[in-house]
Amino acid sequence: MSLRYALLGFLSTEGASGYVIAREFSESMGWFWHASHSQIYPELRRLEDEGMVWSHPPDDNGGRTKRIYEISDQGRAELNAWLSEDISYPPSRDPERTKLIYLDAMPVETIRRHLERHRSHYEWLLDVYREQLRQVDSRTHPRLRKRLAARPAEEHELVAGLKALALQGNAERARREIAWAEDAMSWLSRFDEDTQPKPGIENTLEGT
Amino acid sequence: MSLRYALLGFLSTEGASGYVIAREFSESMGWFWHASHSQIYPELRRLEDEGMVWSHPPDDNGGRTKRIYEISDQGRAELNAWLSEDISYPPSRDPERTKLIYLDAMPVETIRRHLERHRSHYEWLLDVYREQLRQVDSRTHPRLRKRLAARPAEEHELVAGLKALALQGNAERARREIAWAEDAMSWLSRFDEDTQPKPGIENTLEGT
DNA sequence: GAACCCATGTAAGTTGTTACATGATTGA
DNA sequence: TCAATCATGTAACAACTTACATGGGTTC
Repeated sequence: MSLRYALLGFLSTEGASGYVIAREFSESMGWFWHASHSQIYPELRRLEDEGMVWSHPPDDNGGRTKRIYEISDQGRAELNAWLSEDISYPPSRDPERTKLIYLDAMPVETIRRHLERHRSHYEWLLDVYREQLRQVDSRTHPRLRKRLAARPAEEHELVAGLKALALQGNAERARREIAWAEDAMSWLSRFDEDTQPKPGIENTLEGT
Repeated sequence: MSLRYALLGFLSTEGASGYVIAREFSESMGWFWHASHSQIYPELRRLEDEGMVWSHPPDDNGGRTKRIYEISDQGRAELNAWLSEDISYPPSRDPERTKLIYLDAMPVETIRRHLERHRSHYEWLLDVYREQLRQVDSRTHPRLRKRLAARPAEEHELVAGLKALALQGNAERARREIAWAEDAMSWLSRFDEDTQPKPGIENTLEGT
């Protein structure tokens, strides 16, 4: 039930075609909610049937297929109702951690490979979030600019601040995962065959 | 396609009934992969059809309905194949962050309520992880004990260490989220109506 | 004998993925 | 004119949720 709200939220900034939404929702990690076009197009039509959005051909030309969706008053009310509700935290389903705990039967090299990949995945993610954050801080972020344009100047700090907050949270998550993977790899090195086990060294990762 | 591997991994420690697995997979956050019994029972039967597991009635009594599933050699091979594969990071779908960025049109009190809930959710989660970690460190964690029992003593440090690592990662994530929510709330206080805006104070959350 | 946990199942519906399919527009 | 991108759609399937359904065993 979150896709519809992600769509209404997106459209609350500015009207857009399904294609544009799909593009942003697919730039995998640049956004907070991923969805593919095959999910978006039907959902937009459902929202239109329910009166939450309405659509029109684009101004510029008589494009045959393209449709721009705009949020309606009813859609805004629906969005606000959702925003007021407490969110329900989805149950955790973590393929990385799940795999890690069963890796204990595999060679140390395999475990290290997974940790390396973990680190590089989050390094890439961190770059994405940092770039987005830079664009938010410098007010060059395209969708943020559009959102600010529709709001009075005294609200700009709040609007941009919340967006920055969300991105900072994600960036910090990514940094944590990188640090975690690095700690894990350094701990793992005591199990290398070519290295002597060093019985005097405490396991720095134990304890709370 | 991860449920089957979560099941094979679980059974690689010790045989278990669908009920027991369902119970552990539902203790929402104590585990790394959530699933409900209505998903688990059919999947176990599918795994049995494919020869990945086999089942028998429990030793103790002639319990009519209960069945214990055990992993087969083929199941272990399948699990190991999955463990060797690189994991594919699922696209992010984050209802908390999604909601946050659209909360900019709501009263500051509503935003704060969400952040408070965010903090208390992760505080609860942190408690869960800390307790699990305590049980792992003291080797009283029931399922870890069973896993260690089937392995030679020289592997115990690795087996327990990986489990601890996974839990530490989750605990650190939870701590980050708590700290993030607290920073966010203190930043948010500058938008309180009853408080004077303090133009001299820099926004500590801005910048990379 | 009522309440509660053990134990397993099915059915209907929603959500999300992957693949197939089509056609217009733009720029090299 | 070829390739890339714009633009929208459907179909089949896989994954997951919620609700309904049943019955045995234990304990108060």
